[in-house]
Amino acid sequence: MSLSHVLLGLLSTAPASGWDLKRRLSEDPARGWDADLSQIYPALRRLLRGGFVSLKRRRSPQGPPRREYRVTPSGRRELKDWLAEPYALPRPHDATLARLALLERGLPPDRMRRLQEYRGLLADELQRAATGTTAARRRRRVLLETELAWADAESAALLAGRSLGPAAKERP
Amino acid sequence: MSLSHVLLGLLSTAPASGWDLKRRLSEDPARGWDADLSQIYPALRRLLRGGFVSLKRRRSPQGPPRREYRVTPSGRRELKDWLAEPYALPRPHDATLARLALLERGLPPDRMRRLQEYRGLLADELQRAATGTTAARRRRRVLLETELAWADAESAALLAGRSLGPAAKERP
DNA sequence: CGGCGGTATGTGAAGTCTCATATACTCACG
DNA sequence: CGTGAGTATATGAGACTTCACATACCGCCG
Repeated sequence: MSLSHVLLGLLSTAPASGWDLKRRLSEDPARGWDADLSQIYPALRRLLRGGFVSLKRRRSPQGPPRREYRVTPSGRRELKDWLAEPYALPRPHDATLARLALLERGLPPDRMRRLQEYRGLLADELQRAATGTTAARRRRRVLLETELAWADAESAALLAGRSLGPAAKERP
Repeated sequence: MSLSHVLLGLLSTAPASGWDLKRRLSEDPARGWDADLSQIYPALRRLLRGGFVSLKRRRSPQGPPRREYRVTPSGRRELKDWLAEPYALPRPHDATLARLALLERGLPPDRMRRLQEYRGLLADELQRAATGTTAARRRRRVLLETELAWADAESAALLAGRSLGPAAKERP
């Protein structure tokens, strides 16, 4: 049920339409959640049915009429309860990482090529994440920087033709 | 369709039962994927129906008969194709992070308490991740270490009563 | 012998997610 | 005037995910 709560959290800042919410989620991966519009619309319906948000239609300068949702007192209560729940680390769910990990059984040239591809993704994402002063943004930046450094270290180890394990020794 | 491919990847190392696969996934979060048994069993059925794995029943020293799956040539081809697909960064999907981010609008004592709770999770996980010499494990370790450092920096900033933004200045 | 804990397989319901597809309104450009 | 781009809402299929529950086999301990 996280998506509904995340939407409630966004709405608690300012009323918004499904479209607005999607834009805000996609713009800032540091928020920790994203979803398709086709998930967001039914989720807003459920929130409406449950009385956690209210709806006001208003015509838009462009396109069809906007459906603007805002949090009700009941929604605010629900949000507060959700925020107070105990934390847990997320279940890993990253197809790219899974493939990268399986690749370790492949040949070095292949691994190098794929690692560089991944490094490119990280570099692009780091640039996108360059702005913003929230704690969550700072977290995202340092994580991307760390992963970039990791990719470089693994590349270097591949080039050197060794495994970069704790067993690796300085040559005497 | 990632779960099926991840299972194929695990099976390509050694034949295994659904139970085995679940254990291997849960033991190593650095693999980038985990799933419930109730997902794994139907996924194995689909792989079987598709001819990507074969099945051999064998009795187990304990418990009901094991159903051991192994990759077929067709499965190996499918795995290879999947591994060759282009990479992409995963869509953010972390309820804890989402709550942590929303918390930034709360009061400092509250934020400090929650941040410390999160820090505790990270520290535990880092300990669990301490072993292993694969690149994926090294990645996980440096990421956890970085996040731990981030949590400490944010805590310190909260204590100091300022925002730790780029606007923060050395005192004159 | 009876129950407990670990191994091992499953089902079902409800919600989530991805991907494809459809509709409709407005503005700008050619 | 037509067409494409951007805004905005929506539906459906199929797979994925979570959680609760059910079943069964084995050895061990009291």
